[in-house]
Amino acid sequence: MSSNTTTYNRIYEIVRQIPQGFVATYGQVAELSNLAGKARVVGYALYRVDMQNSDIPWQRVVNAKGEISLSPLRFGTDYLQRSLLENEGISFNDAGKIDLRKYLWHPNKSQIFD
DNA sequence: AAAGTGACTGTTA
DNA sequence: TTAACAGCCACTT
Repeated sequence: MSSNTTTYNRIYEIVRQIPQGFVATYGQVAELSNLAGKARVVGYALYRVDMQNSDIPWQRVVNAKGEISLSPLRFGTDYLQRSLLENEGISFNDAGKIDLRKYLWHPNKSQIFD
């Protein structure tokens, strides 16, 4: 257990609150987790998630351009992410992008539970 | 213990 | 529209 476990738990609590059919950006999750400007840390936190067995809707976090962030280190979970989102009713354009104006989560900060 | 790396992002050109 | 770049920080070597 590292001293940053609570930091990651804070991130996971935010991600859990993204509603089905919507997405949030890494930067947005960072901000809501009191980690403004530290979007990369959110990437690390999600990288650590067990994609098979977790109750965290990790697929609902995309980058600021509305794209899925691809990496060979993800061993295919990046492509899995797209199909999971499509199953939630989110569509991708020809460039592989999500329309954030349509699907971005707009939480009421006073309702965020952490 | 210093240096490299990455599921990031806003600015700049 | 894109791409390079500089901050960013936890983690690994």
